Amino acid sequence: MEIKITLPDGAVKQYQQGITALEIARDISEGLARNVLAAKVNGEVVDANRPIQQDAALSLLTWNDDEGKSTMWHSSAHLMAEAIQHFYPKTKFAIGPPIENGFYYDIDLGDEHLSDKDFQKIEEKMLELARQKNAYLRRDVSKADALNYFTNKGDEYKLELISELEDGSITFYEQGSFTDLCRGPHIPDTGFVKAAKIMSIAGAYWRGDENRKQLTRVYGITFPKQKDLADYLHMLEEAQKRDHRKLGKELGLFTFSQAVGPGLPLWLPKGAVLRERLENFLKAAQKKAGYLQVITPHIGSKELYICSGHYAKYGKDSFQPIHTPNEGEEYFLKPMNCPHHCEIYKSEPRSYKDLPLRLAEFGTVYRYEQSGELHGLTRVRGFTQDDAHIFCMPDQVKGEFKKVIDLVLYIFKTLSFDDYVVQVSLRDPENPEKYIGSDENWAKAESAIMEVVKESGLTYVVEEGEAAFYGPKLDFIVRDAIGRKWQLGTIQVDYNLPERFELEYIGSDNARHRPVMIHRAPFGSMERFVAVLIEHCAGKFPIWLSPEQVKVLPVSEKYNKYAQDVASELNNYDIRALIDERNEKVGRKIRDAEMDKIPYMLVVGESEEAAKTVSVRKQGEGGDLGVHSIGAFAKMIEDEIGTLLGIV
RNA sequence: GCCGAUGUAGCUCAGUUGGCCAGAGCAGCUGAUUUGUAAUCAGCGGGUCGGGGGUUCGAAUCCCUCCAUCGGCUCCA
Repeated sequence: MEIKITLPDGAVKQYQQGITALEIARDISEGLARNVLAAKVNGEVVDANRPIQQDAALSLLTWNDDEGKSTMWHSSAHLMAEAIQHFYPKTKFAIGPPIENGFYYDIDLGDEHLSDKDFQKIEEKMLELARQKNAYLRRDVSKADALNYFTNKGDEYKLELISELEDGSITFYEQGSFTDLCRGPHIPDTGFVKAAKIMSIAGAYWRGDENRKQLTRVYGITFPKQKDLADYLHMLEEAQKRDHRKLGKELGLFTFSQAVGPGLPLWLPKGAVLRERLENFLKAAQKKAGYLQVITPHIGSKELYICSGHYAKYGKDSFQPIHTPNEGEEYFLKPMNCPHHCEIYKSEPRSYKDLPLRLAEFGTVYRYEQSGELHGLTRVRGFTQDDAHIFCMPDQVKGEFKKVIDLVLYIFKTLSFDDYVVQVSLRDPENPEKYIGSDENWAKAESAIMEVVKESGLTYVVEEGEAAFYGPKLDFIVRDAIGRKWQLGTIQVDYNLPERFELEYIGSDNARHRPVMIHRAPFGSMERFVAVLIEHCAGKFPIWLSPEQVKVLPVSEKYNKYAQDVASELNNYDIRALIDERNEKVGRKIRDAEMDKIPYMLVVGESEEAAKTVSVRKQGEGGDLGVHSIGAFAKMIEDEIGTLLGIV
């Protein structure tokens, strides 16, 4: 019997029932067949050697397809497991999935230990096994047989996994001497793996639960060509050059001190200028959007946080209270600004005519993050939120929420952050005890967010269990240089804190009503935002943010006086210009300014002084832009800034 | 907090199997040079080898412990 196979280009071909994707590939071309890692049949990724029984839409997956890569990496996890089993036969295997870049396998080595010194032998063994071109053989197993196999093998992790599976849905894959519980799919045989690298090892809790046993997670990556591995490692090296911790040190933006304490950043003068520019930029935008700046203290009494619910939730994991000379008096360093802002709201009776009330503050907060969590400027123990709380009437929630989205998008656009993910974070339906407030309030808040995000036209993902304990969130998530995800902007709808703080307003009906609160921080925190900004622009900030915009480079000390005239005239145009007055050659001054990533260099010597001009050099690829009058150069800078900020 | 790795001058790094006063480049200071688009030359100063404890005739090097940092896990108001 013949079946119809529809290829991605729309072509329809007739084949015998039971043909495999691999055979079809061979029918198209031998070269293609050599590269087929898996197949997509009617939208489902399957082994390329699975017989196809009925009419189907077929895509042949190669290394150029994400699903091809992940199939290869999944198979590579099995291959690595086989190599590990060779050296450590008593190893118990938990799970080994493909990930964004490569794969890992969580293993229990018993009394054995694995360290980076063992990586090479595992890599070599993997390649040796790969060269044997062992087929990945799939077979259906009954639940009883599956349990029996892993009972004999003594692998309690697989037994736990099997116990949760339905009889009849269980498959094993076997390649070489390694058999694994796995639903696949896999590549045809191990021969596709031509390069293998074990990247790192780490502890990882079984099933992600820190109360369960910690396993050893071995990360690896494989490629179909040796050169692909070299390219990948080179790409990683390049990415690491953009690491904000490295650039922050090199560019003199921030530092840490053991004496001050871990996770407590010290902003250096240049970093402070950068941060101030960002703050002013946001303040201006917020002023236009009707926000009012407030200032609140860095500490608050314990009762404040008992009221908000934060004490019950985080009290033990916070910096511990400050005790005063008075018996029983306790103050916390503020871990968030909302309770303070609620108290500002309560400081006077509010009318519906006052709403929405938008209170904004660059509020510095302190959170005792676990030591292993600290990370440069992206995860710290003292940081400043670009925080604001919008108190509004229920029918204003959607409108206000939309305006906040627009503000975040405006900021991202201005800073060329175009690669972000919008995530809606809802409650975890399994664990309602993690949240405060009534189901009714949660339902209102969640549907408000869902409605707005749908209407906004943004593409978004929904994550259950990621909400804050008082309300659902809409987060903007961006990646750092090496692909780690960080939450920047956040917008949260909260019906619960207004209740806890008994916030009220008098409506047009002269009755008391409860306002709704929107928590929002477009940057998230100044620290994290600056970190990601540094990595995005590799330290070459847009000129309006650059701590030093222009460096004047006198050709010799004879022209220092003229250089000062140039700098002070530029300063009159509100351009930050400094002078390199060192007794060095101009080549050296250029090199140092280039390394400091200063956007413009102005070389001045005899001819410039005589004509009252400057020789302009742009940082990086731009190079020499020729001679301009000081005024013309200032205009050029102003135009550039205007374009970047969307003023022109 | 947990698993693994790392910690030598302000920065980047050398320091062989434990062995004389611990090295280099850059940065810094001093002097010479007065310079035209990515590093001028010379001299000088600078280190409790992360902290503490131990083994040894002798420790940067070996062991223990604490701290910090890096890669992950967990967490992230």
